[in-house]
Amino acid sequence: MHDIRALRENPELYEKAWAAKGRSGAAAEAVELDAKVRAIKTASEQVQARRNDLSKQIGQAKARKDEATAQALMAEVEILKANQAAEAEAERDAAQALHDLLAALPNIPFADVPAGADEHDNVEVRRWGEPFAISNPRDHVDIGEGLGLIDFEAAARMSGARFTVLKGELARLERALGQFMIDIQTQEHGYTEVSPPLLVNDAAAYGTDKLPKFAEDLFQTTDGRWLIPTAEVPLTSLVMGQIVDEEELPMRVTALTPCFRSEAGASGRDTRGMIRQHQFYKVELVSITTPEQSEAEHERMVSCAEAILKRLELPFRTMLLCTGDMGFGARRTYDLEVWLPSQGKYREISSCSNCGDFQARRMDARTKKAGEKGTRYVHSLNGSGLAVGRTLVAIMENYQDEKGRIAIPQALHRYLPGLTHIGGQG
RNA sequence: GGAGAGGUGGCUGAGUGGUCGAAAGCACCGCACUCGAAAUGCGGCGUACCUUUACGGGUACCGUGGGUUCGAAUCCCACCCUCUCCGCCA
Repeated sequence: MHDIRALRENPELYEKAWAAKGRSGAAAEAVELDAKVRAIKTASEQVQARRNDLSKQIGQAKARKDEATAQALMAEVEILKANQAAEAEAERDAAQALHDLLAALPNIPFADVPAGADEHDNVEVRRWGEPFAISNPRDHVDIGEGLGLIDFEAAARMSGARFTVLKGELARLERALGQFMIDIQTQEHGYTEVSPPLLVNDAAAYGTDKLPKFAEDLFQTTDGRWLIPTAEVPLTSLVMGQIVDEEELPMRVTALTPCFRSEAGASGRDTRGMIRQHQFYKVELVSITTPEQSEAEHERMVSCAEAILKRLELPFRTMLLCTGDMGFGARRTYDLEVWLPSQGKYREISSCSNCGDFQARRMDARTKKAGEKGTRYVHSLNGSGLAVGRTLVAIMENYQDEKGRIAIPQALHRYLPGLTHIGGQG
């Protein structure tokens, strides 16, 4: 949610950001609605003050058995009430309109985020590793099906498109990857492991800016809950409605969970293989910080995600997203892109965003210094550390050999004792 | 799913229609006392929003949302959550 005061004081800043996202005029609209809401509110509060005063007088009159005065006062209240109903409705409508407008408007990128329309304008920050020399690389579908360890047809029969069945050592590799990632994040990077609900209510989805705008991207249960599209939702919601002691910040939490996405707007994209699925595992990193800490924490978080790819010795590059490619809630986003030999290009495997106080305002998550008055909204950050399914794809493709086998990266050996290759040893 | 109990300020906890934003205690802050501290005494001490140059004034909030009433923490309805017992269940 946006700070309406900041918007009021600096509408040009908001107008610029929203115009770039095709919402030209939204800032002026919000300012106008806000003025209207406050005008009605001020007027109606004055009427209510008068009414409260009259009611008090009625009580006093009744106490001294002065029925005549009480009746006269009650008649006066009746007149006020008649006008109040319409006023109240006008105020509700205006406030609702303002809220609905603001709830559907994206966060404002930091001033130094590169302007741009789409992914072509993203800026490469750094690159790690050299793409392996693989002649005629096969993609993970061919490799997996060739080994008999991946079965998209069975998945389609029982669930439909965009689902995968993994078997045997490939299923085991996926599981090992999740363990490996979360162990690194907890044991080496100081994140606290959380096992959160995978179904959440409207408030949690709204607070993490998945609602109201992106409901169609989510799966909903018959009782009205939502399947989490990422553990960002439950992890960030840990502080929903809370006032956290400033000493406890930064708060770093992580979870390995399945993620569920309807991929409503992605028909036709990445239809082959397990790049884009309705369900996938991901290790998510979430940090809750003070306003002062968030930028440094963001850099740290990106390095925590990068560490996984380095350990797995997978070539990647780190991209600073331009304004046009950033998500709804972010002020700054870095994507990690891993090299996929079959596609001959880098593909997103992690996205790390600093949301500033955007989500905190939506979920009323604040922080307070011990012994001091007053609260401030926290900052929230989230990042993948990493997407397990896509990492599996990256390993399959980057570690394939000419015999159709997949070598196991050194870092995973302790998670897969005795297994050096999938598809035949040595 | 059934039966019952309950949700009040940072915490404990009183409050069943009017002067209650809410007693009291604890915690916290200030002052006094003290060489200092403890103890004691006095005072202060919720949040959000509107309004005002300022001082201040006002509105809302006692789980959430409705309703009754001139007036609701208090009465009514629905929902949510917690606890106890029963049932079911991995």
